Amino acid sequence: MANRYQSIADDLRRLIETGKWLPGHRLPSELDLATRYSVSTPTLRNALEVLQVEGLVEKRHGSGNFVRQPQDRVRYAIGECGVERQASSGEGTEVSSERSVVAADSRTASVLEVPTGSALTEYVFTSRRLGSLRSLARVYVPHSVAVLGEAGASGSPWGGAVRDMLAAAGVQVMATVERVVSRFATSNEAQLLHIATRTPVLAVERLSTDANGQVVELALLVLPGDRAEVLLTTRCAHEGEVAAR
Amino acid sequence: MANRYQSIADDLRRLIETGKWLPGHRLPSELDLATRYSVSTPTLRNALEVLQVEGLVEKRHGSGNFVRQPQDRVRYAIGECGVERQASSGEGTEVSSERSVVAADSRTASVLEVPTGSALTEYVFTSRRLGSLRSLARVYVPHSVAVLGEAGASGSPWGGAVRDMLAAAGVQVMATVERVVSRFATSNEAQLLHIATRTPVLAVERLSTDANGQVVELALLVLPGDRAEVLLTTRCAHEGEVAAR
DNA sequence: CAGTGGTCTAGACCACGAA
DNA sequence: TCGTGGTCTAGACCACTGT
Repeated sequence: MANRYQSIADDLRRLIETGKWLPGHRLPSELDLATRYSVSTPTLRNALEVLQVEGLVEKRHGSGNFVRQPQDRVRYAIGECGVERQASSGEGTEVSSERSVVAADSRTASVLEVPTGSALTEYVFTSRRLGSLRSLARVYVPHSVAVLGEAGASGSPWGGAVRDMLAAAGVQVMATVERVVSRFATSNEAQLLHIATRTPVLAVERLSTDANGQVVELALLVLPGDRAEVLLTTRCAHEGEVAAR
Repeated sequence: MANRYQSIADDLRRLIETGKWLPGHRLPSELDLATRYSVSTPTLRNALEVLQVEGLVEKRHGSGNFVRQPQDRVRYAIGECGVERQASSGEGTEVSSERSVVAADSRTASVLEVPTGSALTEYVFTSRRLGSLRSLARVYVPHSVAVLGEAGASGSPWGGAVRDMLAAAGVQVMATVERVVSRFATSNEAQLLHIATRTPVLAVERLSTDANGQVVELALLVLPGDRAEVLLTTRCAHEGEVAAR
């Protein structure tokens, strides 16, 4: 608590939350703020990093730090039994996809339970809003399961189109396991998503299996931690089964 | 990519993943490593921060950096329709809980849809393994919903005991919404969880409602990002409903 | 081009842990 | 006590953005 950067972050946060600085407002430069608070630039940057991770401030290299629009988060939503997987990221979200055929590397191969080097269809879905890339999803389907065609340039940014194509090809997804961890963006992802390295991201690894337990789809989602959230909605249709432990 | 700390992190990661440094091994001191790589200490610390967030390295203030045991993650698991919420964090995990009555602050009050200052039962669940605190869960139940007693000192670290007590009190949880975001630990949480400030955590906000749509429980879970994951398993019992979009 | 953030240096002092 | 990580300084140079 006695950290210098924490108290500076608290002060700046108050300015934003009380509306002294409105969304879209450009903050004074880091050098200005550093002299104003009588600290060195690294210390001030630590304070700004706190606000950035909280999603209150957005850094734009070369142009400044800006107050973020609230409620401006990409949402990876999962409804009951995984039926609805949708992006409720508001209007103006464009999704694009690219399809290619790649060979399975050792890690992907072991997860998909196919030999290393097997042919996979890879889809890369990106969503952008107001020009900036907001999410990245890489979806892999082994050729041994199905050889699929192009995904449309619209629809879910999370690769739902691939599931539609799997269904059309007669492959039934029966179970899905999703693993969410927090980590830093790789330099590759940072470049694509246009975020700083050493920025936390929410990484979702989604594994879909069919009735035989065979893995039919692997999806790797990367959501910038400061502008994304994972939302799970579960409804208990039957009564008396709320036996959470 | 050309970052100095990234390449150092890559080098150290290779040493760990190839087994040159085994789990539990203490790394050379940061000063040693800095001189070895001919960088300043802050730069070396950036490299270590990358590995820390990846869960490969564990920092212990005053004693050093250590290679982490793999697969040593606390798991917040959600089964179908939220029935199974369990900690699969392996053996040796102890859970303790504290109960108190607090007044709702403005934020909690608005989420729980009760007046500010209303009486709430607060449970604080902590889990520890091998002596170190691993997770923190704060669960709030308005007195207008139910006035509950002590939670046992065992069971789920995620406050499942509270749901059991709610059920025993005749309160049926019908729907649960869980929101997962990545943020830094607050200084308070950092102190409790014994982690550095500016460490990413997975924060889960769980909101349970009854048949009338009334909020009956608010749970705030804090999981250290480097040693936790959220796991969702969804099974589609009926066929032909895999219409993910 | 000027101004901004991104990275880095070569130290300093403090807080913590173990002996 | 001594070595460790945690924080901080007062700069420097590079990369990016907009004019």
